[in-house]
Amino acid sequence: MAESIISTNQTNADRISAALLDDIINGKLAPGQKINEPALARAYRVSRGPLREALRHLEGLHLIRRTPRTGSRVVTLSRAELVEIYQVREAMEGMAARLAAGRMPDEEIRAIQTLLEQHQRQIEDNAGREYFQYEGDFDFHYRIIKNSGNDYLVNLLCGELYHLIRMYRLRSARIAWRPQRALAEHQMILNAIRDRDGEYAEILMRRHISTARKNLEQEYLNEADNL
Amino acid sequence: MAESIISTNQTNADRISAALLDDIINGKLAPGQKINEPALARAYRVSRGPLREALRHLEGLHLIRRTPRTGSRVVTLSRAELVEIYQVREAMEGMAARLAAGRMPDEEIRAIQTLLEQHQRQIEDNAGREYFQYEGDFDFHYRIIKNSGNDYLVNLLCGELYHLIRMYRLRSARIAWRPQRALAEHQMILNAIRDRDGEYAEILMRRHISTARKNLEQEYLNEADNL
DNA sequence: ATACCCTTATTTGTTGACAATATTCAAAAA
DNA sequence: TTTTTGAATATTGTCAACAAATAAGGGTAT
Repeated sequence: MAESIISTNQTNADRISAALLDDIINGKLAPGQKINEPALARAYRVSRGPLREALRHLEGLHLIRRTPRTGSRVVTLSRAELVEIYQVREAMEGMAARLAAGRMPDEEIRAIQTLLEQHQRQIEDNAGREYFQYEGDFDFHYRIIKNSGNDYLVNLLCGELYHLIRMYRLRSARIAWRPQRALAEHQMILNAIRDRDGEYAEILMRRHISTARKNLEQEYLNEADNL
Repeated sequence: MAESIISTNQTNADRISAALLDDIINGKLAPGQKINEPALARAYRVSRGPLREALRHLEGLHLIRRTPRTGSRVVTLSRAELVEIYQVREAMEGMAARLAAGRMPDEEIRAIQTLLEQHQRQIEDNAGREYFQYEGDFDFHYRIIKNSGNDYLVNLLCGELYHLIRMYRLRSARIAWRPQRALAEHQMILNAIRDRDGEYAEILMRRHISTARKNLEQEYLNEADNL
């Protein structure tokens, strides 16, 4: 595997960077939490040098915010900021769907079809376990994006934007999530790609994400009422 | 000014980061050039610690590429990669223009109108000095983006994507650049924004960038013929 | 009780040194 | 002449210690 080769060549700073990314996304490092460099360095068994390089990297991914001479904190994404991200996501992923429709190999389309059928079974089997359904949602979107053929776009979405969305997901139990409806929309998008109808695939993808964004905005307004 | 306050509080790593960014964009650090950490550190009068933090930051901006244990180089953007970036830019800036049409203050529209009239005079006065016309082009686009109201989008375009474009501009003397035509398109976009017609502003902006992208693709093909 | 100052302790930013790895270059072998 | 080998050289990654700044704590005055 390429990954094992890479990981052996990786530096400590790279490894810590990946570990911290994981801990932030999975909530082990909570939003708003202060980063204590000496403590973190001890916890990860490295010195502050590589740790600080890792922190600079995560700062670039907008996962931590740093204030000179006072320290870093894990970012706390407001719902308004998430809405902004969804707005960007809508434009970018719509484009990804259009491009993918023009170049995704037939066998990849079949593979994603199989994925969607798995999701259908998951929804029927364990209606309560939302976590895996979230992950399934991400799986679908990642595979569309990766088949866009635009590496800059792939990196932007999978390497930056999606980290923020995944991070937010954890502490928004209230977020509206209708797996059955999402799956139906995924199926329609895949059908458009299968028919090589890029224009339609883009429209469907934009609607799909736009719906999610509007739910977010709606909950934002409800939230404001309750204050 | 806010900047002076920030700059006094900035760390060395932040200052070097900004200086390196500048040097890369202005060609003092050429594309493909190897980064020699001890030499660079001496040149900027800092130790390797802050320098390496700055390099991690620039790596996140895709301005340098690092290979573990062998070092970093200033990125060399292929024309194909630039085309990918323009493709993303088309979607993002189209969106920015649409959003800006809905919320740009009237006085800001008038200010940009004044800017365009300056550009017209610049084109008439010194037909040869392309540099300033490039910068004028950037000025226009920056101001539309900054009025989109979406901070994530602003940071993505002005803080990441545009650095790469500005960097490429230097070593592409052959790049097609028709200032008079670009200015006419700028004027149409601003008119659409003035009329609060976001949909039309988006279409015009997309066409504007799409034209530039197609020129790039065309030159890419010509280049391939000459190999 | 609250606000303020001063001392103490912690944390950040930075440095120079060291070990491990990669690169260079010259001599030897094919 | 080209390739290969191996020592010497340079560079990267890492660490521990130091200086400067910030945060914390305790006592005093209001």
